[in-house]
Amino acid sequence: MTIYDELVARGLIAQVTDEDEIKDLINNGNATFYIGFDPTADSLHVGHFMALCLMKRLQMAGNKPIALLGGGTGMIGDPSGRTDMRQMMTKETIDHNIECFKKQMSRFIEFGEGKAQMVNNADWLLDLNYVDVLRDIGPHFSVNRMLTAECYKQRMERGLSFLEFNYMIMQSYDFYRLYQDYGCNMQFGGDDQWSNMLGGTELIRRKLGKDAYAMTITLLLNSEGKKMGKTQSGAVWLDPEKTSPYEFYQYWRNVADADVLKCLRMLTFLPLEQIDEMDKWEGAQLNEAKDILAYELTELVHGKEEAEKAREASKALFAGGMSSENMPQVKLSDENFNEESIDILGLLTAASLATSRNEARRAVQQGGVSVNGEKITDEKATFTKADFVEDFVLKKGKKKFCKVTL
RNA sequence: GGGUGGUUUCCCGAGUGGCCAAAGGGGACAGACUGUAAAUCUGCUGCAUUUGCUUCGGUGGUUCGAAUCCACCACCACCCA
Repeated sequence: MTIYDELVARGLIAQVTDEDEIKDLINNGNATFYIGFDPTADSLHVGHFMALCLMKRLQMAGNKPIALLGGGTGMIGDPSGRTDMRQMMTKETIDHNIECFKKQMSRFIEFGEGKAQMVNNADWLLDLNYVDVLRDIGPHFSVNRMLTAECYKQRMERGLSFLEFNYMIMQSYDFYRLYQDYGCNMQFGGDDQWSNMLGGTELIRRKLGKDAYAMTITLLLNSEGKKMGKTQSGAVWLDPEKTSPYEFYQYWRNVADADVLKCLRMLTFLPLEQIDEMDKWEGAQLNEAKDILAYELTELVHGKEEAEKAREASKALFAGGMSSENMPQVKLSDENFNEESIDILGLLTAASLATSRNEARRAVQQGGVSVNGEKITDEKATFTKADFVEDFVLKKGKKKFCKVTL
């Protein structure tokens, strides 16, 4: 099976500019492609992870990847798919985020001579001369056409600033530069980047009379059409400090039935035959598929050891066996104690299982809190330091729990 | 630059002087049912909790009392230039 066919089979390809050419290029390892990553946060998330996996897949097929860090485009902010303007980031924030990105990326992709390259568009974007750019690039963009681009649609209703309007031009210019300086003939990106990417191929054609190609990756949507990799409290991060391996594992363990197979195909490196086999599973058996999905992804992102731990901790909670060994732990300090004791509400907040005493109180009142398997019904229940010498497993709701120690 | 409308608790959105911690919906959270799924039903949703405290873009003001009235400022949308 060719790499292109595999990408299709996994449902990763959303749109392509020229299917035959692209097939030819990537199947024969003749593509030098780039994917851009704007440093919008201090950690990569699942969307980035998909892009990095795609990079890896193509690299294994002999193509040359370029990871483009958006030190320059990050100063603008991509309006695609947004209803409001991004908060402007300071130069310092951007630099910091880029450093974080670099570290995380190096864990997935090998960079160096003859391997993947990492470049930063700040290197060419920040020193551009306004009038020069206008004269050089400006004539090749039709405002009328830009305004009809999908990525600005939503913003035409709510308002779009000139700053953001220029994002497409910056991204197009990136492609143009990479084409010239690095021989980059293809760009990949999320499907929401489609119009920005076309801007680039167009610019290259107009300026250089050459063809370059673009392909977008299917956005990972759940069965309800919402972007996956998001929780109510934000993104599912790859940084273990921001999303613990256990939380990460649980996120995937909890995907809806309808989404498991899609996630397995799109996110894991498991052979397609194996995944097709799972496709026949139904009902409760899908739980096994979810476990595989969660384990595979946790291993890819956090390593085998963390994946094992997350799996063990989950078993301990959900499948009986109260081994508290690998559970998320919370350490109490003297500040948490009033004299020698701490009440259940204080305990829940200290363990971050509740954000306020009121929230903790509600949970207790509604019968959602237990200690070592025993339901706590009295919101005034208190514990002393001696109680934490033995195993102390605090649980709120069905899925949130932790081991509390001194 | 001129005009109009707007800014409400996580989101949408009601509220036009006391009965407002603020309707309704969504989401989130907890419970029942389950397969750590979906759907459904119930409860709950500022903080602290015995009468308390802080919130309705910001700052001041009027009033016994303001999310609601006034002034100024900021931001946003639409129309005209």
